[in-house]
Amino acid sequence: MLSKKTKYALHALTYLGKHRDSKTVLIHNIAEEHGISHKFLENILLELKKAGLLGSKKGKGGGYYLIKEPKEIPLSKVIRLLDGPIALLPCVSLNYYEPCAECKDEAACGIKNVLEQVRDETLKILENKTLEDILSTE
Amino acid sequence: MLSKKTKYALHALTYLGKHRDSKTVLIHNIAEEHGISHKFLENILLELKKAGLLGSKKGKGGGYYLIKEPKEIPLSKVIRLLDGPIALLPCVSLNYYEPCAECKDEAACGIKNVLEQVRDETLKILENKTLEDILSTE
DNA sequence: AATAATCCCTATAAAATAAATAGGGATTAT
DNA sequence: ATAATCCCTATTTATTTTATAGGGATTATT
Repeated sequence: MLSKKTKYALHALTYLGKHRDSKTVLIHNIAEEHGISHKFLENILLELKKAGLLGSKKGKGGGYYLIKEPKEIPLSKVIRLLDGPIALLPCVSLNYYEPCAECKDEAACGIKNVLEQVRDETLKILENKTLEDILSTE
Repeated sequence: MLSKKTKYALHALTYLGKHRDSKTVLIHNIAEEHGISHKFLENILLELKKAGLLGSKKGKGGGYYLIKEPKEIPLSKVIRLLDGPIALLPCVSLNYYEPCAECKDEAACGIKNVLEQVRDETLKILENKTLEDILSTE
């Protein structure tokens, strides 16, 4: 399951995607629209900005805006950013690999072998669905 | 990511799958083999039993054994049992559905629409990989 | 019949993680 | 100068996960 952070990030990105005509959008407006705590959302938008998905403008009249094309923002990217690994176990994670404590020989671990396949197939799905898909069915 | 419960369940099922020739296998043996707390694993095996994957025999000489064919035990089943929903949000879960607080009109929610597709495709993967696949690459 | 081994069940405690809150700093338009 | 806004870090609270504990019921063996 996605964390609330990721869920809110998706809502925010959707909102920003819908308002690409505006120069900037206020955190406040997004938070209000979806009943999210302003301060909580603030942290999330900041992460999205640091990851290069959003731009921002400080000061009066400022706000956030999308700097990527919706089709360039796959679910995989958002999930990894806010929730971490897409793989089902750390030992099969591409971006957050960690060895398994209880595994003597990783190469011979059937669980690992199968979950690697699951990871590859899951990744295909999540890289293939983008913000554009969300916007187009809204 | 899978919880430790689910990970341990997979290890236990794999162990039981490898020892189908024995009548029963002790919790203790599985726990020791994988460095898992005996008592924690006990609860997990009990759940697997209640779900109809395992049989057990009480008393001296007792233990657990697999009562399903490995190919009849898909990952989706184990995950749902120990970790809950496979869907990324409750509003798109088949088995654990709950409406979204912040969603005014679910039918018009692009996130929901896309995540439903993700669910369907993910499910295909997880229903298709079974304990048999784990055992065969071990 | 007694004993030891084992699963069965429920409750509780501890640890880790996620969610939310808080406060002030820096920047900018007016 | 002022008000509005993003920026940053720290802290608190809530929730979930992980682990522990203790005793009950059942069964093979002697």
